[in-house]
Amino acid sequence: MADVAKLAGVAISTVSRALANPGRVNEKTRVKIEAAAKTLGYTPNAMARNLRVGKSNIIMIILPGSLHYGASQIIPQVLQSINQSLIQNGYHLMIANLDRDETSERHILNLAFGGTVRGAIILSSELPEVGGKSLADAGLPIVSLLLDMSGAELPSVVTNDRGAVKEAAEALIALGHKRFFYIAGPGDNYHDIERFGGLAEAFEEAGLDPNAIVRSGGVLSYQFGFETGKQAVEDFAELENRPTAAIAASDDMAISFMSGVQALGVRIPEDLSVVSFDGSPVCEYCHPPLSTIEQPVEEMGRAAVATLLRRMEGAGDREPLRQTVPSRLIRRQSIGAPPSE
Amino acid sequence: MADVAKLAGVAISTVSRALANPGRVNEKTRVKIEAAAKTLGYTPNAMARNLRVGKSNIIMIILPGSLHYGASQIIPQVLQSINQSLIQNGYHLMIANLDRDETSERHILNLAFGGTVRGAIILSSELPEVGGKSLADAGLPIVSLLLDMSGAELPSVVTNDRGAVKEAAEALIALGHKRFFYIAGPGDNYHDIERFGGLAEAFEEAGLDPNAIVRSGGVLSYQFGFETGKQAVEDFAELENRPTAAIAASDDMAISFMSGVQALGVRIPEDLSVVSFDGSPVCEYCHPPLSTIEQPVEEMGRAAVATLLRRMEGAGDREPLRQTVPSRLIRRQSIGAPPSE
DNA sequence: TTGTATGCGTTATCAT
DNA sequence: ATGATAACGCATACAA
Repeated sequence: MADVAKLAGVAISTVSRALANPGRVNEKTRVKIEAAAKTLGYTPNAMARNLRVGKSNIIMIILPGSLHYGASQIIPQVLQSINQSLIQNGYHLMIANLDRDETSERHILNLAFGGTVRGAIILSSELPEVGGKSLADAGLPIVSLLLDMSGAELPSVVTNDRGAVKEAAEALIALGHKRFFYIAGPGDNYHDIERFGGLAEAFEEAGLDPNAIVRSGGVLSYQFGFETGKQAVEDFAELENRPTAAIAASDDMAISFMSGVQALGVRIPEDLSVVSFDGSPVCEYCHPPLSTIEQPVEEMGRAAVATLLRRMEGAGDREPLRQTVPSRLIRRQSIGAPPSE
Repeated sequence: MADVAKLAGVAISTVSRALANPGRVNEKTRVKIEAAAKTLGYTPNAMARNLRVGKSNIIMIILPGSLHYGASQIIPQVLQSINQSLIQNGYHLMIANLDRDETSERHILNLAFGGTVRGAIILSSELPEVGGKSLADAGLPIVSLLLDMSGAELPSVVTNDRGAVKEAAEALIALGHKRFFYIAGPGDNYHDIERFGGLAEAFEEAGLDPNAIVRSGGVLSYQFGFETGKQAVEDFAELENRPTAAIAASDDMAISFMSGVQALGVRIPEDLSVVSFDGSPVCEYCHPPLSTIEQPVEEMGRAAVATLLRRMEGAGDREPLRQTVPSRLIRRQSIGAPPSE
């Protein structure tokens, strides 16, 4: 910067203003300074600037466990959407992986308490914490995405897990289905509680017997969806009076489940209708094309960034803590009427 | 830091040493200082530190276009692997998207020239450049991943695209296949040149007529693999003397292709064998289970980080510019003998 | 509108 | 082994 100032024949502070705060400097000198900066190939040092203003322009996204599931693209799609929104606003995205071990949690806390990041978007239900120090104490704006953490005072951007599954279940019930098979994610997980809850509500409102819902899974995390689906095949095979409709908590589960039950001779949709959650693009090319509830991942990513930016500016305190962006059911050939008795 | 020093009864510089460079301080005072730091909940400011030492501990990964393809998980898997390796070595990962517009390129150059990042891993064949300033001039260690850029003096970590496809083709030729259908990615792309080259080599060495290879695709980028596969279905349907084996440059292409030709009544593998490239987990649950060439993404990610770290330390100059990690063919039911004439 | 001077929170140099 | 102090590159308060 000193070199630029010398070449332009002005003081360092004028260069600083011209580059960081144009408008507060005479147009003529600004042009002169920018020319000097260009010929010298000068780029301001971001770390010095951030140190001085006491703020970073880096946002971190905290991802639980794996970045990749079986065939689902929701994590990468969310990453893409968030990164794009951030860049448009002059911010950058850093990845933080929350593997639930002390090393990774400590790394995240260092990023927060050490001032590297300015805000965080979290996709986990638990905030990193080590040695009594929690991310919540870092004084960092945090937004929860996909999971509703509004109960913990965290602004949350979610989809209507419950309502969307309920709608799908209602559509199946309207076709005549009365016995359901539900393939679950980890039982204590927000998503699973909501999604199963949607199915249960649809049953109740239709006056159906809730005992006619057979649950499978409930053990493995979402990133092991294929395994969950394979185990569900075994559970399904043992049933006496087989359900005629299956709802899976993720596309991965449904994909391996379909493959497995078809090998058993079950026809889809003639014997069994299948619907799942996520909206993975590959569902269109499944055999048969798989009906799925598409999550508005891009929109949710944008909304999360917008909320975070507002919080970072000190605004947004009087907004509702939870924003819901609706999912929609994509009907494909995996859905049909139940077989006649 | 001043507070910690006061509480511990030592000078600021001693605190700095104790925390950043233990071993260069008396054990007893170190313990005292760490206790003080803990009670105060002190975390060193990363930006001040980086400014002072003139180095950041952030690495950026430059991704071309989309972060998500159809069903392939290679980008997220690579991200995961790289992030994990970096964290183990005390570095952090920042995402940079190269959308080939000036805004995104300028962002990347600012990250590099502004000192925000210390090194870069790039998954694109073109280095960002704007206004005559190129990433190559930033004095930043760069490693190319997946693409062989050793010709441009960039250390590269790649897989044996050519050899792996050649092996797969040889296996098909050994089964009796003589007429092939090749579904291509963008024609000027390194991957496609290599992969198609592998098929051509196998043909040549087997003494088969290279005119018996029908090419489709070659237009859309890899992220539109499903579309490429769908268009390939149309091309395939028009053929007089249909090939008995298809090789696709990506799993996405093969997945939509299989779905489409099956709708036309083509049986796999009885009428047509199919193999593709990527090793997406979902291939196992395709109909029929899809043979695919699995890329060693995790290993490549680790290797890229290791190479980058060596370059950052000024070492690695005398290493070979290209590292190759082999892919392997996973044989599944989509491969069979050709129909008898 | 521009220049001067100070400090952001560290680490490194030098002296003790 | 430790302490005092300068400097990293920038933005801003204040003066001109």
